[in-house]
Amino acid sequence: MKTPKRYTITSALPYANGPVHIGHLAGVYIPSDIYTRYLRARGADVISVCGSDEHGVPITITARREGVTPQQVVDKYHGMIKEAFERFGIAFDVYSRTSSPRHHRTASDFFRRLYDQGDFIEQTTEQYYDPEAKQFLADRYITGTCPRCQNERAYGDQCEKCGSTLSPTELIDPKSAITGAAPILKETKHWFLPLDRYEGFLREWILEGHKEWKPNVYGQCKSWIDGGLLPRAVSRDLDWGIPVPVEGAEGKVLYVWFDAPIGYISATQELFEQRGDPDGWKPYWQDDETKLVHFIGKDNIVFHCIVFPSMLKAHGDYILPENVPANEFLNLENDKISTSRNWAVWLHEYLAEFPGKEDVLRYTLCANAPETKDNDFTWRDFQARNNNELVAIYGNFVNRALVLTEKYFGGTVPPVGPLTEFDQQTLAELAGCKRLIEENLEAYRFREALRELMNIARLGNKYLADTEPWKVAKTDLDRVATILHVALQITANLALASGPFLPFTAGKLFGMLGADKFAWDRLGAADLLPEGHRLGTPALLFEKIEDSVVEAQLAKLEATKQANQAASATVAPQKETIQFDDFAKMDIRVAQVTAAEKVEKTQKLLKLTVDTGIDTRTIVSGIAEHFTPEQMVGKRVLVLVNLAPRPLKGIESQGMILMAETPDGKLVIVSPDGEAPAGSIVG
RNA sequence: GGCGAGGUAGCUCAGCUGGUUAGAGCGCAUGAUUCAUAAUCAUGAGGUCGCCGGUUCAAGCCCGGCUCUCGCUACCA
Repeated sequence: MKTPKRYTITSALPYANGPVHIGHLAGVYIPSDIYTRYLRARGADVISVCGSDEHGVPITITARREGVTPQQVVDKYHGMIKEAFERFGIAFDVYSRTSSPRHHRTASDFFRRLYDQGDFIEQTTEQYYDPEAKQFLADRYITGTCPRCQNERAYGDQCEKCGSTLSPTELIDPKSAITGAAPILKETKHWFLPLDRYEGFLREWILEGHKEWKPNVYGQCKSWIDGGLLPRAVSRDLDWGIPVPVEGAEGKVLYVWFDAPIGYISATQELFEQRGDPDGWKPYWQDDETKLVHFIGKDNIVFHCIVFPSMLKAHGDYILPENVPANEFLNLENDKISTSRNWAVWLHEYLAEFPGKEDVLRYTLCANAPETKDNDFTWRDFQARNNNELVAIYGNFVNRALVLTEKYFGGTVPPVGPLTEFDQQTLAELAGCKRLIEENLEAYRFREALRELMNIARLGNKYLADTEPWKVAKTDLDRVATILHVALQITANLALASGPFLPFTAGKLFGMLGADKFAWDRLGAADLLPEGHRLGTPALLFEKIEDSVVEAQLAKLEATKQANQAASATVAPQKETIQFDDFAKMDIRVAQVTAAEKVEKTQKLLKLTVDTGIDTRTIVSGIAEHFTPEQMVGKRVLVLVNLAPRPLKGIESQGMILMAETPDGKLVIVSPDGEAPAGSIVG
């Protein structure tokens, strides 16, 4: 694309089912904010849109658990998230939400347009229905016994105990999570977006047309497209969401991933309604000369590169994203960030505990952003980057330049005299920083761009060290004037270049320089501050972070870890009472493993040959991650021998080896302690 | 198991279509310096570029195999 007329920047809609943490910031919002601020500084026509994603099943589950309405859940988190972004200076033009009437209308119209054009496939299937609650049950709303591990609290989509992916009809003894009633199978109609029809379009648009996308994004897309795309359901039986705008679709809502990306569009509409220009949003979404960029995390690639573009293409009026610079994930102290395990640095907590240090976190997260692979955030690294880079290099240079000027020239920009060769060299290098920062930003290389910003401060420190104005002052004050004049120009450039990255610091620094903002185009100029200009009051931009602060944060995480361990160490409650007869039905025998081998093309399965005393039989067991075949051969084990045979990967498994599972998921073989020949009955 | 991404100095990362002694920042060591929040500046140590094999006059970069990490997926009594 040649120079775009305008830009539409979107940032992934955070899911309003919890607060936001540093992973969100590092992966999506810091990059999008830097990019947006940079474009604005250049005077580009740009809008940055975002909002809360407020539909979907998990929110209804949270609401039920907390005894409140879904609306109350999203109101709470929408407020928290919005405030956290504002306080970190994430400068969206609009931060909307998908529960708004505006969005409901837009998403509904979008669906209806595709429906009228015949872009959907209608399909009727049988699904579980709760006759008492009079509603269809989402997979998550059905519990029952896992057919694989007999866990009695498996969900319709997954058993959290054994990790199996399930379908609700597989559950033994299914129950509605709402009323506890036994659900019945009932016919229901759903609409599917036939992604397979867009395969050719996607192949040409991405695989041919966007080879410049980041390798992780391009590779994922290629993987999906080559793997063959399937029709995807875009409606759900649920009472929380946007009603499907079709006759006979009572009780059905749009699938959250259908409505969420449309939220970008409705947020833009809301923005222009506020501006009193209701049609003003259109060029930002429908004009070929608009550059649309989606900032997301890697978990969103398929929706932003495959599903949403197919929707936009089907609709027909919309432009497609020019790029989707997805980041990888950020870990915290060597462990995955997890909301449910409370393993995170929450933004609202950081803001409370580190007031005035928004830019420190912005800096740290940008410098260590997971641009090409997952990265780790550690508090030690946070401290080191603050103390060794922001304080020592950036803050110190600014302080030196200002203090020296105060001392020798009373805080006024001194006149510039003849420039030495070294002065000229330094200014030439300063002039070069503009191109370097711009090139990196436009290629979405934010870490590298930030490094170039710091190089301005490094250049300043080196300049002062080499020219030694404090020594020259004893003999030649005119020369000192020139030196500090140059040093102050470097400082002013540092302030200007900092704007997109460290907005709070840039603001403070402009105040200390007694200057208003400069146009971005002037970056690199040697005459930002004129001779005689009166500077403002110097102050420290950053302060050291002591060890004790870091230790307190580490202790907090350690406490979380221990709380989690305590929780997972809780022994599972006793199952419901059974009769002796129930137990007596089970035929458990002592057996000996005589052979063992890994099942081909699986990760967890071992094929075991066991002597049960009765016979020699084959049992397939999902223990390959815990035991090698060599370890198993010769082991005496307990086997449930009259379990119905079940084929696994084409091998009939004739029984089940009993294992004890520890709270942290390790398997331990249960074995007779003493002489007991194969075939001995356990009971 | 399949697919995708990644494995380069202690840490975080660059290395363009293969071509001189593999680079940067932070950390570390030594020296200089004192205007500055003991900050700065210079110099240096430190890498068999995950492992094995191949193509080539030449490979971190290309090809084959293996291995480890992350994600998706399959599969887990």
